Amino acid sequence: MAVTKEKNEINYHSAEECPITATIDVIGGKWKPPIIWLLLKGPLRFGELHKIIPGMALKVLSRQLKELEADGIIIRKAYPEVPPRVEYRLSEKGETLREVIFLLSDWSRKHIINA
Amino acid sequence: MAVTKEKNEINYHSAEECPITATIDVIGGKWKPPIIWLLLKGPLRFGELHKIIPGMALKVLSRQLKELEADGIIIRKAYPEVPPRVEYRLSEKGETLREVIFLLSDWSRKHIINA
DNA sequence: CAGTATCCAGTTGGATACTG
DNA sequence: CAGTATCCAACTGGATACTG
Repeated sequence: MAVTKEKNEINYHSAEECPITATIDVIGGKWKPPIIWLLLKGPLRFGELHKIIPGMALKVLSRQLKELEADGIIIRKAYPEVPPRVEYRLSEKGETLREVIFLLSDWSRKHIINA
Repeated sequence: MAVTKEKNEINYHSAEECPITATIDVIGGKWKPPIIWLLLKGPLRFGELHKIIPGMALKVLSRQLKELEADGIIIRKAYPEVPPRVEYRLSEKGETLREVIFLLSDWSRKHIINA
């Protein structure tokens, strides 16, 4: 990411350098907001997430979780049991998204009329 | 987002619990953050936007502007002149995104470390 | 239980030429 | 100047079957 000199100053010329886009890339996967929202309430297992968000294909959940993990937002903990148990929770970095998530949610409630 | 497809009506476990996606749909097009960011500073003409964000194809700029307009974020004003002059500016609703945009930008600066 | 593998469809983004 | 038209590539997301 290109270094930004002054806060709130227009100093990028491509989407790749845009810090806003960078954040959206982290939280903007189709199912990432619901996943993060749910994990803000507490850790969940893979199957629980799948059950709570029924429209989401297994493969998609799997990849979104991998991406969130790669971005340092969530932490995957596998318990050496049979049958296996895997728990996902927010990292400290992920917790810092709480403010962001809440503001996005709030803006929607205030300004998006339908739904 | 200016949605013309019904497929975006996704049955989250509870749509009201997850309005985050709705906001991201509005601001999350690839070039929308830079466009909104620029317009937060003041109105710009089509060609100015195109010049300032050189990597963006004309067709893409055109569609992103249409979508932002359809979502009530920006206002398009065409002056009846030859050659034509068209100016884009944020609506009042668009101005309310300032806080959101700044927070997203701020989070990126604080938590996305990679170069 | 917690995922992969496979294969497929829809949407988005892109380069370039053209028009009112 | 301010866009469209055309055609195309890439990516994301999806349904289902299968595995450790």
